[in-house]
Amino acid sequence: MYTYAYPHPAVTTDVVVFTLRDQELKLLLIKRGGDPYKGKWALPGGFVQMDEDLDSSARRELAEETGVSGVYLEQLYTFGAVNRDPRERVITVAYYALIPSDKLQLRAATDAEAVGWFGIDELPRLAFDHRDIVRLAHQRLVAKLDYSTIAFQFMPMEFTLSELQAVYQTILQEPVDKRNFRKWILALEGIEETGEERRDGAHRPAMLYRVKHPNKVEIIK
Amino acid sequence: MYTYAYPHPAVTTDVVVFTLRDQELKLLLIKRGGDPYKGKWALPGGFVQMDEDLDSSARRELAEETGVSGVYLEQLYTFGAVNRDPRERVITVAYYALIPSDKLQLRAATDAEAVGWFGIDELPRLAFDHRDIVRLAHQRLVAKLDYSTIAFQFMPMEFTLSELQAVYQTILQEPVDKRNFRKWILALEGIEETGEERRDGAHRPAMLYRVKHPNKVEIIK
DNA sequence: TTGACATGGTGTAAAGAGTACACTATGTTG
DNA sequence: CAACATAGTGTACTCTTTACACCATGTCAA
Repeated sequence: MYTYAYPHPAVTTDVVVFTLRDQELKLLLIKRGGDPYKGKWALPGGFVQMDEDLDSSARRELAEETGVSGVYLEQLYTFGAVNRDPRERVITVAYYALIPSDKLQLRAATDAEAVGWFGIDELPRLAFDHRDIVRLAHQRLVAKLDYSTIAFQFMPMEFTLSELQAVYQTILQEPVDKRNFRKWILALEGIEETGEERRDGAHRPAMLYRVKHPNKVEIIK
Repeated sequence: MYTYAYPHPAVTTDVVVFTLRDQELKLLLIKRGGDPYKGKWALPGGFVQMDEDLDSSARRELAEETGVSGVYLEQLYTFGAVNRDPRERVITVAYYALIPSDKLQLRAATDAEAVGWFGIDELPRLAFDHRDIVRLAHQRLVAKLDYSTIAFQFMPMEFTLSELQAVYQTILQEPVDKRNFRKWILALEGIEETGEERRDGAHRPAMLYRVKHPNKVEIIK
């Protein structure tokens, strides 16, 4: 038992995990095994341990649910409405993470929990205020496409310009002009040719590119 | 006494309170009366009550220290390094607030606390990780000048274009071209002429303007 | 072997946004 | 009424963004 002279809220981290699959922006949800909201889908997350800081907590949750580490993770916003959790006062520090499609490999669902990927436009009803968290994360992601190199975080080691363009189109949900896109993206100088090309299907092979600094997200302009 | 099955961190809100005075960007600091960091300057802030949400907590702290309410307040970032407070685990949700110079009127310092305004470039050593919080808030403010109408939050009911320009120059710490500034700021359509003019000193009087929607900060472009 | 197919790759012109820059207007005060 | 101080105004140039269409090059099937 832990006792305090004043009441303390519980603090959790929740993570909005984005990935791209089948030309769709998807996010990871977990079906809750216990009350409250038993059986409802929710964001992965959990209580912050006393010996870990907030980023570490989010990273740990992420690793536990997806098995991935070393991916892009950014603090989003802190949600603290008084009654957002019916059990006790819970304040959650929300994060969002981007996972390149090739790193994707869900853990075998451990306890009786179900885990699933859902298209951003096909979300089920979510527990708590998680719908708000998702909305904000999505907004932030879309905004950051424009003024940062965050989209590179979705790319595998090697990729073609068409694939990169498809990433932008999928997230923005609108077509992008091919020539202007290439001019723009190359001018950023964030990617470089590998020298290799990829041949697949009955058509001209595509040059392969790689991200110059895969661990940095730069602010543009 | 309050007891829990698992340890809970304490949660506070801290507020970086900005204002403009004497052509300088200033912020409000409080001299700590007790340990830890007794006698050191720190951001106003305090523990989140169990019956108030995070914004309310920040707003309450702000009102208690400055007597102002109804000003612009935005969540900045949540700081949760394990040892940022030597007493116990304390996670702080940082906010920043902008106060128009005319609303400024410090409360009479209540308890033996000293309260003061400091130029952003003349800050004393701060308690905890408050220096980091201030740095981030300042960054955010400067960034938002460019892509939002946040600067209007510093303006009194009526003001001249020269005064508004001075606000930008003070925060950016660089001169702004008068003609381009006027063209730009008017094109935003966020302000309108009052029809009055202000005469002061031995020179041509200036048109007065007001903010059209004083309670909205719009994202530009 | 060759033609159909599918995707890759490329440039230019026009519009719009941003920047640099200097003089006249109009009030007050001595 | 002249000196002064700040208010107010426009244009030309550069840079950025946008719109837009055709040739290149590989595979595969007839």
